[in-house]
Amino acid sequence: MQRMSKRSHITGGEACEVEIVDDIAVGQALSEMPAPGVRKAVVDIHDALADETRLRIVLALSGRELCVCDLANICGITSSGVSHQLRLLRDRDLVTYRRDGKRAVYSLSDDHVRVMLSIAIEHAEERAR
Amino acid sequence: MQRMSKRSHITGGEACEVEIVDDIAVGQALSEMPAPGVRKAVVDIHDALADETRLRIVLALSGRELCVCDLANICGITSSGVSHQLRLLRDRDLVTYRRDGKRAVYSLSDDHVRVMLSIAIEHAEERAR
DNA sequence: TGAACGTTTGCTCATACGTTGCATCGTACA
DNA sequence: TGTACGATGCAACGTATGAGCAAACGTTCA
Repeated sequence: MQRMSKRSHITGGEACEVEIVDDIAVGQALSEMPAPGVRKAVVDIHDALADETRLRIVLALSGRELCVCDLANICGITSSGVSHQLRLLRDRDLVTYRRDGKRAVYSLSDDHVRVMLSIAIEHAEERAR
Repeated sequence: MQRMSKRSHITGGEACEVEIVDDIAVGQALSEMPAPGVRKAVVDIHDALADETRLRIVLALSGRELCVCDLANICGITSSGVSHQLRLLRDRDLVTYRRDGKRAVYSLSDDHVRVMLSIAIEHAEERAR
């Protein structure tokens, strides 16, 4: 998961013991930089997918909805474990669920994740060659 | 970053103290699951972007190429720090560089990252509303 | 109403892990 | 040859993280 960096990442471009080479480029980069809140959210999304178990969960949910115990079987861990990971995915708005009797059926929140994953997989396979 | 999970994530669907509800769905999910190697690579990609500093670097490189010291200024850290992070990004094939005299100029390896980021940002902004 | 089931959640614990800084080395330029 | 830039090795620190247990919760069914 993400770790707090001690450095205060101030948004403005303050001096930093190193000379700037390309003022224009640096200026552009800084002005195009998304707001801290957005960056945080983006980090959190990637963080959520940077774990084998959670990746499995999300990949499994890419094609269908599944209940917690089936996800547990797919991932090879206890349902408690799955539930913990699902909460994290829920908190980051990557998955949703509906109740079906005593069962909770999970699915992806929207297509963003699906697309991101397919690009990542494409990248991985392309580089593997 | 990713941490090794003690569990042995065996690919096949072995028994796991929980009953399977939807055999067909579980079977499909397992058969569609990418190979372990690919999953690892995908985890690594997301892991690389799950850090504020590296995200900044990649976002900055989204629009232009930049040398190490300019990146240091943008991120507000030492060039040594940037260099460390750049090595990680290089190892995961997310960035490349060319030499320009005594300077190393970095850029994104391909469009995959750019697209992934824009989707993640879109997702984040959409959910923020 | 009670019991079984499925799921969630709170805790705790040990530890691996990532980030950062410093110092050094290699290379390029002038 | 001396100065800039960047890469890299190494060490240290704090701490985020995943596992596992047990208990709480909500739902269904007898």
